[in-house]
Amino acid sequence: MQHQRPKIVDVARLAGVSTATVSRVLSNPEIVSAETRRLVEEAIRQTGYRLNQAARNLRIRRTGGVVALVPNLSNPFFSQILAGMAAVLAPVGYNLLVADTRAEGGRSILTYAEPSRADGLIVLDGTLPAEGLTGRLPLVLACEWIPGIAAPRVKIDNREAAMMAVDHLIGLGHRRVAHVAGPRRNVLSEARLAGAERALAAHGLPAPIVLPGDFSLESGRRAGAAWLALPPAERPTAVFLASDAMACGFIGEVQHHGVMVPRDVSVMGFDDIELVSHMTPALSTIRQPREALGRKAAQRLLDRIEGDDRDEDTILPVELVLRASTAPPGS
Amino acid sequence: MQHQRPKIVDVARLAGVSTATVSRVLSNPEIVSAETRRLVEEAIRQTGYRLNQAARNLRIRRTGGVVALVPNLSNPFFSQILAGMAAVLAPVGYNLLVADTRAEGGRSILTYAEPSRADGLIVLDGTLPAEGLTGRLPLVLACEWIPGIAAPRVKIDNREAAMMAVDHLIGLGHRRVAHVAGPRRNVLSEARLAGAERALAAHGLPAPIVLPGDFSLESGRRAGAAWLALPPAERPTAVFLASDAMACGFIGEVQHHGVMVPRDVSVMGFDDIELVSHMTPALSTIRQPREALGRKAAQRLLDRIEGDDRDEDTILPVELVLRASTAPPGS
DNA sequence: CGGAGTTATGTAATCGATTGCAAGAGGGGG
DNA sequence: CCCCCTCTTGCAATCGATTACATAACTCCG
Repeated sequence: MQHQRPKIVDVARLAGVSTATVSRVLSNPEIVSAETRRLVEEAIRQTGYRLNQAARNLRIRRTGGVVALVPNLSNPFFSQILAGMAAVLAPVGYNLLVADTRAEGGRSILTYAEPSRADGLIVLDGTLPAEGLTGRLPLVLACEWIPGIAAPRVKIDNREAAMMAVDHLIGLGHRRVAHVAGPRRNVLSEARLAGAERALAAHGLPAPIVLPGDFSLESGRRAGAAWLALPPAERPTAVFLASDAMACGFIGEVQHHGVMVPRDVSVMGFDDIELVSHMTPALSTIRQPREALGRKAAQRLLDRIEGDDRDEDTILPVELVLRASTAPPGS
Repeated sequence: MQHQRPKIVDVARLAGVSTATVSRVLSNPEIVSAETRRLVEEAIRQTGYRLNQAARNLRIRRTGGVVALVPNLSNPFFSQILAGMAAVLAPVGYNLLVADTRAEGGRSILTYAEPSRADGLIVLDGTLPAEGLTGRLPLVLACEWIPGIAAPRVKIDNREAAMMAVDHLIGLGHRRVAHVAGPRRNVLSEARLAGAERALAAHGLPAPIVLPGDFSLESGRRAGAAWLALPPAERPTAVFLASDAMACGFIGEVQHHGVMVPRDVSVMGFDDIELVSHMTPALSTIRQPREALGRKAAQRLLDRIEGDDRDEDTILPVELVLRASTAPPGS
């Protein structure tokens, strides 16, 4: 009665060879003679043998896993990035472990940054503390980044992208534009705000009215309420929001109060999440190459794991996507 | 020059105790005398020792990981369920590994179902083949399920929920209602369609016009196009869609063609994803308790891992959420 | 026919923890 | 003073694979 999981010695015994040979068939088949290989493979089939990963990991000192730390799993923006990562990691034998840095039931995020838990780490949350992250595991920062940490970054040029967005609004004739920012002390928020300010300044226009936000739908709705609260004459005729989610919230809120987009206010988002092309009006926005960001980040991590320790950044291009939510003021 | 990672024997040596004692301090502190414990803890601090998970896993035969198999990571519907799972798993020391069953770069999904890779498996994709899944790992099915597989299911009553939705439309006075279904051969699609049919039949109304869909935004848009293609007199005055994503696509498409919701057509979704309460009009829908679904599934899995092998289902209650997208016909 | 070179396989150490068993120390009761 | 019991701690086997090194068999060539 052999109720246990068969192990490598069971296979070896059945095939009449040593465990070393079975192991070779498993991980380096070509160095085993064809006949022996056949024998071993047959024995594997008969016993229903399955490799024990924990044992292998212990021996070869790798875990086969890569951890991605995202600030918010429920944000669809990240899912596609993760899909891009998985697409390059899976074929070379890595599992992608996803952890939400916000929603952690007590255990420190840093337990994920253990060399014995994972072979590499991709961080998508710029607000994590630098200490503890650095010097442990091959590391890549994607989208957001942590100031002062030395690791390859894969990102877009956020300032430039924000300038493109605001330039577009200015080009349509808008003179008073508001910016709904992302969370405070977030590198993305700061870069996008800086870009918006710079574009306006470059055209000799006043600095934007800045409304607070945190990338979430609900904060976009609040920004909409804030906009509505302004005396109509003072309302900016265009609003550039640091995320599409906020743009959705904003549009929803002002539309509920009878405001027409883009007639009464032009709205520009950021990210180009799938949904916004289906809204009414379809949202003008900045497209981030999410899948590509994920792929590239994963590739850089694989490089790092292989020992490549250059720290250079990768900047991916964005695209201005013009749809129906922006138009000349009062049109 | 000790450049290696310290291991348990290094700590033991420094503290002047055996490795057994160090191990006890790590996993069972109370059986070690206070003085020795202090010594060992000090040595751990000095050496910067960190436990090697692979070694522990090998020895105690657990991996500390739980795998969730989702059909589509980019669907925000799932993220919140995953967050619920992580919230119960993390505190008891389990990592949540997320894998997308569609976007897999070659490697079989079943490699995840290895006892040596994970301690348990939560499947959210009802289209996976039953063979291979069963009999390997403690298993729980959530939301969707695989017919003929014996495992606890955590889900809602989809047929009942669909009936609630359609009853509501009928109550508003609609007589011709369409249903945009989910993917073929999907248990959810079938249950929701059955519910819609049943509700109509119960009121002596004709069976719904069924438009094909696959839960995606884009398929909702196509359904919108199909609805528009009907002669106005034959158009159903209400549409019940099997997912909110499709409802967004549907509304976007018909609005682009000048159709007013709910004046010209009432729209009812399913899921209550965060976004739909912010749309214009805000969507009436069926709320699934996503977070709770995730928590419950994780709890059932923990039970299973502990050896509880009851297979009973857990049915969580849904909620009819009435917003602005449904109204009496022609209002 | 002997020795070098090549190929296939086996032996045994190793990865870094956990834990059953045994033994030593100290306390209490008879 | 001896025996038994409890509390700590150490010894050494163990988890299940990988792989450096040794060895055996075979080929090839002068």
